[in-house]
Amino acid sequence: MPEKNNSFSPLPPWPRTDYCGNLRATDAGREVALWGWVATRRDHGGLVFIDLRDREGIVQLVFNPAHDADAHLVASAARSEYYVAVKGAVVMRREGTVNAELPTGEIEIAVTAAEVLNPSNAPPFPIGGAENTAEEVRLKYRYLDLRRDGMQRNLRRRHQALRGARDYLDANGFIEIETPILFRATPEGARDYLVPSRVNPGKFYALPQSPQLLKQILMVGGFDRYYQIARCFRDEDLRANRQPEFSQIDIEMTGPRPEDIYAMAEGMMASIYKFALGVELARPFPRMPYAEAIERFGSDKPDLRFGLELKNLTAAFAGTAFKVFADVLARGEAIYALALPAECQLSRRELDELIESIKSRQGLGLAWVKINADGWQGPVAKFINDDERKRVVEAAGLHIGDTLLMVAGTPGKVCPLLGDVRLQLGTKFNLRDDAALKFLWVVDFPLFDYSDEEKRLVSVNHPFTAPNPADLALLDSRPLDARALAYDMVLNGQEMGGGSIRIHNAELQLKVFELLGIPRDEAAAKFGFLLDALGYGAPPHGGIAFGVDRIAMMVCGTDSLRDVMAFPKTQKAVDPMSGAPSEVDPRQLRELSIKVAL
RNA sequence: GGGGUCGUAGUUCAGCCCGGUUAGAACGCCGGCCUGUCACGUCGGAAGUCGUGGGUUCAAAUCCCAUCGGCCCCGCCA
Repeated sequence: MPEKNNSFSPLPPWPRTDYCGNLRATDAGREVALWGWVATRRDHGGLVFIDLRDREGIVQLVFNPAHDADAHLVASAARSEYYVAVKGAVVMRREGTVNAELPTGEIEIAVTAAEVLNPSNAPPFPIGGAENTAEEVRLKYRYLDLRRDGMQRNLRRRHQALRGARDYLDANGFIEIETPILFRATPEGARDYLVPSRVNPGKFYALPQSPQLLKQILMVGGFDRYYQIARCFRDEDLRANRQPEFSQIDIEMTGPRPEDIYAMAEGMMASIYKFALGVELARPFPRMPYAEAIERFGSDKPDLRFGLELKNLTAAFAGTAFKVFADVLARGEAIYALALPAECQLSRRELDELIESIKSRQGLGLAWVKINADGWQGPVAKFINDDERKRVVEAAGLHIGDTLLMVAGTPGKVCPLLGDVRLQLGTKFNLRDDAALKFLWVVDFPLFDYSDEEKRLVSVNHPFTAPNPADLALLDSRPLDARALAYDMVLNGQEMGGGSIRIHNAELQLKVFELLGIPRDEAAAKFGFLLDALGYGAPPHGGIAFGVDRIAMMVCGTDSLRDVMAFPKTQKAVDPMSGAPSEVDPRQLRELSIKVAL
């Protein structure tokens, strides 16, 4: 029998023949050799049972002292999460001892040799049990957390999703090219992660927020079709679906029309769902202009799994005597509403809370009326005359029992607000079809938005987005009305990806910079390499980028990015396992010519 | 930067409103017994900076203030 394992040989005592979780009745009679962790041990004093776990699942080992006394001793001494190697025969379980809960439940391993390759401290939380351990603890001992079924399944499904993407892109002539992680800081966009340059004291690299400029330059460089699973970095506050470090499937092609991008991206998404879940997606995905998405759903990423669309009641209230609405209309603003059906009843208290939450956010008011069989009820019902009621019923498609929630103000504020209320109500009344996969292209984004804070135009997408050629003339007169050749892919109310056709002409690019308030010299200093590149026969080009982590969340059916990343960070951007970020040796700082001022 | 919520054995929680024994339970852990279990059973045992600091009080896990940390959200994230 094996000599006592106190030498901790780095080599296993025998090769593995199978994964535990793969063994079946058809393997009965085979001699197998397994490695794995002790999931549970059931010690009967004589007989010992151990459930051995590896990445494929669990199989029951039986240690019979009459069969092999040494192996039985090893089993008696083994504890949870010991890593052990065993040899034995696959045998059918005897009548009445089959475990229908386990895929391997028809068989067991009659162990003839066993060795502990490495013992384990008592695990700080159960690996096999319920998943209700505090996330802080799970992240600190992530290597144990990763052994759990859920994480094993999620990361493997993520792998399959990426395989689906790569398979499709490769088959369609896209070339995978890596771009630098050490890049340069550029204005616009998120806060950069900076990396000091030792050999250039006082100068810094920035980690890329995305490979946007580099992929454009790859088009100028003649690669025609490029993709990359690119790591991106943004130093902004975290959310359940936002980590400082994340991955994109980054794609760029030469000469596409938006339709070409849609078809390619739909094909890729179909391949992802096929590889990850074996699901066939219905294509093509529907499309909706940005303006319509805002008007109907109050969002540029509408969740189409339920209705409850916004209703425009501006016309219905034209000429109203109700002063609040009349004032709003006099300013040329609008009135929008949600018509909550009879089966979704809000209590008076819930209505009051809704009004409060709206006031606290935008300073807007919410007026509600209930459409009862014997008339309208609510604080403002008496201000609405019969003519208006008739028009409102028609415009909002009201039925008896409905509750009408109305908000008045500028459409730019009212619609997003009602869009949020719509989502809240959708959750509250469980209106969503959970099984649905509602893909959607949101198209015709505006090119610019006006930033009240910065008192200037800002890009809705990014400064390299091409204007819709039909709207070129608007750039000088009414830039805010100009549409972009930009598009987002939305799934169930989540933005999965977005992209645009790019500007490939240096003059037009300079003009857009100018509209954004970036003077020529600054543009030359910060984007000179791009402008230069555009000057050398740059072909028209465009592309799209997808959030890998969000795709993984969707195919894994989880609400948290941390469930689909091996080593995520907490909301404070900390890694509880390694302790990053950490202080560094003063010598390192000196080398970098950095002084820390706290 | 702001709002909400949570923090008590290794883990998951109760206790906190309404201050007053030795701070409990389950799982896990340690030891004994056990040859068909699979959440094995059974007998016994160890295990706590009640996040931290301050305050009120004769007395604080419990009340007050501050602070740190986890999670959710707003701002922010082209």
